Amino acid sequence: MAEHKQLAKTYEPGEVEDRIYRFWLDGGYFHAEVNHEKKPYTIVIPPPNITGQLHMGHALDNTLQDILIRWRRMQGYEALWMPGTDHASIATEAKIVEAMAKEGLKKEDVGRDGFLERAWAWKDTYGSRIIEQLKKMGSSCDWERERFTLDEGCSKAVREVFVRLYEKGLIYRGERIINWCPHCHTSISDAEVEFEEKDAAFYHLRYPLADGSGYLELATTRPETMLGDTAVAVHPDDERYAAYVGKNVILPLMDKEIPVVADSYVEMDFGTGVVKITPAHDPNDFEVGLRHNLPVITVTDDSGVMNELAGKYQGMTIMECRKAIVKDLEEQGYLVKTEPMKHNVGTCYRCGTVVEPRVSTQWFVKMKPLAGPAIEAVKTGETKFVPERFDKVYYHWMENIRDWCISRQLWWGHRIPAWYCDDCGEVIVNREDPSVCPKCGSAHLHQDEDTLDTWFSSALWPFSTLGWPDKTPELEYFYPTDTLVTGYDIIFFWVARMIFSGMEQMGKAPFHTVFIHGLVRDAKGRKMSKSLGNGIDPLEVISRYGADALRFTLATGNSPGNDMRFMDEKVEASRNFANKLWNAARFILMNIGDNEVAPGLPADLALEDKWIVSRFNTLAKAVTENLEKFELGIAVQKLYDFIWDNFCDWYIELCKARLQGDGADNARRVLVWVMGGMLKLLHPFMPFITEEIWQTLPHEGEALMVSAWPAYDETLSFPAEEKEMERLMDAIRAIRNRRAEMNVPPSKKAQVYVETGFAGTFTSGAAFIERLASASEVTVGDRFELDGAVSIVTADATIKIPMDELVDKAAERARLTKEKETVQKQLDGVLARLSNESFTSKAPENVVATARENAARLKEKLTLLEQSLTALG
RNA sequence: GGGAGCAUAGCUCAGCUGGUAGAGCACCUGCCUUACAAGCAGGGGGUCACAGGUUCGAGCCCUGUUGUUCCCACCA
Repeated sequence: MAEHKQLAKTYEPGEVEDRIYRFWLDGGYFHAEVNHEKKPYTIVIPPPNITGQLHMGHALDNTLQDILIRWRRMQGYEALWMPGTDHASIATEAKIVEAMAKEGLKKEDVGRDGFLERAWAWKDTYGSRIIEQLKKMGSSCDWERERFTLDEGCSKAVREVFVRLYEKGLIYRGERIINWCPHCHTSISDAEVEFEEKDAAFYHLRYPLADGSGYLELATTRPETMLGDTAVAVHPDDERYAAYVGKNVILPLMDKEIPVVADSYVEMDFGTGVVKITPAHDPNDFEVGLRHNLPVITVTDDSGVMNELAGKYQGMTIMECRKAIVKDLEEQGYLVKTEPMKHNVGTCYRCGTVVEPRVSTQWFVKMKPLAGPAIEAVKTGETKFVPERFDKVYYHWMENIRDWCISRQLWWGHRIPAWYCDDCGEVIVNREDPSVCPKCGSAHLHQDEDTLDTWFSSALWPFSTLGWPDKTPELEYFYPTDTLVTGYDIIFFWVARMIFSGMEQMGKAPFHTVFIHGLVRDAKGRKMSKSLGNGIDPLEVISRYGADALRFTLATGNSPGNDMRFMDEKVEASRNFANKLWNAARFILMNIGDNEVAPGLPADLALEDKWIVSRFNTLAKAVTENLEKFELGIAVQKLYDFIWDNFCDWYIELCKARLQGDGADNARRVLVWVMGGMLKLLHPFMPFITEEIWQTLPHEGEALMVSAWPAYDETLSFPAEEKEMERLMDAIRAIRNRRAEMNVPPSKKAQVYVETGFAGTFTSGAAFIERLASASEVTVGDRFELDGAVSIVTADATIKIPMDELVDKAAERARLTKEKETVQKQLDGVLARLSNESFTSKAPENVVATARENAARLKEKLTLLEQSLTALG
């Protein structure tokens, strides 16, 4: 006989959560193994940055993942949630540089090795912080398998992929124009540039023709780049300028001649139709330069300062130089006018600094050949986006993709596995570090200084974490993974790159479903950001309301792909719900007392038992279906309604009388059974409190989290009893309503007479009406002649309550008349539809049948109302 | 310049394949009814942005309009 402990009056999450989490860990329930008896279900975590602190985005993302993984685990899958962290090269390096600056040190002062030492120390200190925070959320990751993008295995995978792609000619090194962040001192990829619309000036300049025959007027937003101009371009079809093509103009301030070229890139009707060409500092100009063999003159250095080619402007920042140049041009008569305009400026997604397009030698991944299969993977449905609309975004990006600049001028990251021979210049890319040049035999080799884009390693995450490039049993069993859960903001950075990497290396897309969620915004709908200071700390929310309340809040009202607002009131509502459940458990526990409760349902179920069991059965089916469709928000809403309304407000109340008498044993069994089922369905959403309650109540098995998910059971469906119970509930609600309208306090009990064709139902349900509708006694019959009674009409009964002193005949007549009108209106509506022949012939049968039923019910109700009016005299 | 989302009760949002509008909070009225005042019972409140169309029937589908948010894009 189990001794059940007493539960505190309110749920105290702080006391429960750590204990329960440790219990799960000790039980090893999070661990997944290759198990051919079971089907695998796999999720790889979007690895948080080691510099990261848990924010609401993580909280949402991991709540959704945990819901899915816990649900599938209970369904009997071998559920693996693969955890880990990302080295986040650029973000981490920036933090360390920042920390070093406080000591008055620069990267160069400590050298590459010294810097990496610091970086690893940083990783050791902070890398575990975010993991601990994920645990606070209740995340059921397989921590025994935790990985890091820069660990040995991932590094091996990175090197293998690099070498393979290089050998296939899909990775190349070349001098191209790339995005340069002058603050981070590194190249960044196109995806890492964010465009911001800024107010800018449009400077109209005139460049004199070298032959003295006049000048060409052109417009630019970046006058300082003119120092690197190597041509002026016009459209080949532009008659205005046709005569000038092939001539030279004089570059003002620089006093040198540059040619006028014709290129169709120029828009004739924008600006003056003349464009200055600066191949070193503009991507389009770079292309024009290639077509016309123009020299490339770089006039800035890697910090955004004008270099020696800038002449007298050397040493100025770009902005300083712009001012000086405009001033000089104006003084010398080359500035025609300045117009205000809106301009899109590229900024670094990490630090917000304005990105400078710059020509330099970098490593690239050739994207076209990789994009094809990646597009196919989604087209064929091998991978599906939820919601579907994101596939358009994905296609558009993939179809227009340009080569991916993967080299970074950073130290923290995977160093590019390329060596250069100092003697013959040979480039060596190899799986093993070379010691001599394979071409000339020289031992004078040096490795490329650069590291790889941090996303290069995250792109391999779904298979590198499972042991690739080795053929591990895990890889064989768990790959491809099932669901990837992430925000729409990193589809390009990560999702797309995982897909083409998976297709290329594994021949299979890395996951079946990409479940996309939106952003968590603040109460005013603004994006949470450090600069705004409007971020809400999930850990703080957890300490105030509990992890379950936070999770429930994030799951509720979350529809795939849509943003949501985070408000305290919502968490409060979730906390209240947890408390409601807690108290329902207390009630059950209290009523169990020292009694033994046999497991399972009793053979003879009462009407109310069949009602709740049948409803629960439907609920289990619905929730499962919603989860299968990733409609977590809908699933959670149904659970809320069932638990609060059906179970707490109705079933518990319906049980109370029985718990005092003969039926107590059965009632206890049903209560425990339904509660157990609810706990299971709710567990993925609110793991802590459900486990805690489950452990306290009579149960079979070790832990709720590894118990079996409730399945729909045909034998537990009782539609007739559900309907019967609803009749009684209707009557109870109607009586309560009338009493409330008449301000009758619950303490004043009244005689209740029920006229009905369902005498059996109302006779056996009399006790419910007494208890829940403040009746002193319930009499059931065909017809009662009562003077001065209040009449209450439901679809199935007329209820009369003699309350002489309270009955205002005139008011009663008015009320009944009004209700009659309302019912008549409804009836007219239904009859109108039914008399429409195209409705009865074209609408589906069940719809017509329902309409007929409604009509009958309303007619019946109308009759009853008329009778009541007559009886009133 | 393309593309997408959103517009439903005072507020925040659900509404799954079209069948006569829902929740939470807020508000109003009663209740300490022996699980819960973080509660119980009852109530008020919506021309589902606007205009057309398809349909027996539209919040849901189609077209257009307005407002709003976002993504992509090399007009200097």
